[in-house]
Amino acid sequence: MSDFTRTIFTAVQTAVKNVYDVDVDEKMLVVETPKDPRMGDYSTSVAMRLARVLHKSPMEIGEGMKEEIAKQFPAASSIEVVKPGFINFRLNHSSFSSAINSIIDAGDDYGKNDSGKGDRVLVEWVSANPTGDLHCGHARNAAWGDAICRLMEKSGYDVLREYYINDAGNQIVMLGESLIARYFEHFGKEYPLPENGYHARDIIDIANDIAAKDGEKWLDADPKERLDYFKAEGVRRKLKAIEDDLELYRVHMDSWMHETFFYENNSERIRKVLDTMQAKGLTYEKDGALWFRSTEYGDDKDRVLRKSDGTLAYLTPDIANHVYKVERGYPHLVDLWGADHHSYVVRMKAALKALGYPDDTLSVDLIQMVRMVEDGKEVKMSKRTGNAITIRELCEDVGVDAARWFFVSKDVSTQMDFDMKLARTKDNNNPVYYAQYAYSRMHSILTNPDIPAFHKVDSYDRLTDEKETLMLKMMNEFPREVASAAASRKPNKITEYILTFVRTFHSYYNSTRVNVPDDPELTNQRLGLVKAASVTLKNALDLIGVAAPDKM
RNA sequence: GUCCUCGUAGCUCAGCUGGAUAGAGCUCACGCCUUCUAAGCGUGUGGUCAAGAGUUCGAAUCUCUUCGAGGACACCA
Repeated sequence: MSDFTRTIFTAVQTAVKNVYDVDVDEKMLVVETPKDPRMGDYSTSVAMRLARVLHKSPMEIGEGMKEEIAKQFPAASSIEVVKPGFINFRLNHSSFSSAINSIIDAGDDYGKNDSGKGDRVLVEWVSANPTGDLHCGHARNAAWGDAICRLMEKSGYDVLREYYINDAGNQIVMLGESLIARYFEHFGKEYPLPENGYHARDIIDIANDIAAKDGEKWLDADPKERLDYFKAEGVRRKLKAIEDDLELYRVHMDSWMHETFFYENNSERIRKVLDTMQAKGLTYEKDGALWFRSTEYGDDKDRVLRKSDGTLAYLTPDIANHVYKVERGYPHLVDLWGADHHSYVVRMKAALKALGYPDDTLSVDLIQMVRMVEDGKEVKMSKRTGNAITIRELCEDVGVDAARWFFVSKDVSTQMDFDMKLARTKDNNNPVYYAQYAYSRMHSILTNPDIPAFHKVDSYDRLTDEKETLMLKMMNEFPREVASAAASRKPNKITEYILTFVRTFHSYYNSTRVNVPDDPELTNQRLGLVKAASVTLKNALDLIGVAAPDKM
């Protein structure tokens, strides 16, 4: 048994039923760990919540069912009803230490839970246009989304990681034109660089590369054929670069979905969407364009699906894209978009709703801006100037571990400053190193030749120190912590968890010696604690894609 | 103007969907290495939860108003 909140929940639930004949659910009955450990190991506020229903004082309600709870939960060493109406539970220390063996046995699987119940979820994120390098904003998006996927996988969801490539629109024409201009430039010829084109270094590099490979053959080629070639070549190379950068960043996509895919076979999938919408009376023609009555689904204005020049608005193939996700067997979709796409959320949700999909089909998390800061002043980033800080530069500068930790530790709903200098430091100012150092210390104890090797035992009853108990409690709660972070899609809960856990360990390390030569039994039990702690910490770090180094 | 996301210690942020005396880290001051890694630990200083009102046993958390920051309001993608 490792999940005490669960057993306390059911014990109290049946006690309430038996004594007061009231059914309580997770909303009424919350089991939590008090901030102040003196209050107890666990507590619940259910008596206060029941006060209104039962027309009795919380204290009276609590006292009234105290005995029944004790009957339902014999493992409790004490149950108290206190002040405003909290019911506090205390457990024997041995209850917590019994988890050590199962944590060690579970190994990399520790933390797994089935809260996702096998639900199939398709997460689409990063999805930057293949017209430039990934920069710091994408890095925040990438780290956060990947952590969400890892959390959901650990929680029993069936996750597909997908990247949607906008390779059909005007910006790809710009990419092609920009490459052609640079290609001409390579040979000392004139070709107008479009005003809204891409000016960055990587475009010049690709153009030079094409020139080296193909020679001058495109200078006099058919313009249409030439543009098609440079478009395709540009997208292919930029995507390869993006994929490489993501791998470096420890992000791996299962699926790359091209916007052009929806234009194949004479836009079959898109037409199906448009036909369905038309059949439902959700569209109308005006000024030569085809409109979607999105205002009927909460949007503040209707949206164009097909422009008056006959081409499709960006929205239209993207609706087909989302429909296709569901058709592939993913009833739950998660998208991570930049905050500048916020008006787009209503639009997409309106479209899905109009097509008859349930409200909870699509969840969108918006990623707020990130400012790179050094010595208190902003380091500007811009795709156009070529001075952008790319994800690769960031990884080489501060390291993948620090970059991922920093981005994941702050909620994406708030704008953040990324302190480059702090991320670079290798001391206690930097939380990443603080956490990794704890793992190294654990590993070092466990592999020290002067300390006897650990062997599993039936009971760890000598682990009675306050910090030992605290660590054991936290380890017990880890799977629940993972489930909660996955459900709320907030990986920053995991960095918080890691920091409090690791703080306790560092403190323990300084106050208590694991190796007590005179007392092999105690030494072995403490080694068990450290072993289980290292398993838990490694798995926690892995959830956010940060390495657990043996040595530092 | 309308709509989003926010406003918590000097700084960076938590606050578990309404609970106990609002928490960490950094900074600053003073201590701790003959013993498993001092990339560490311990002690102390610091608050009108932006402001005001409301909802109730109880509000940093929910509602409204005001102020402030950033973003979005295309037949662009």
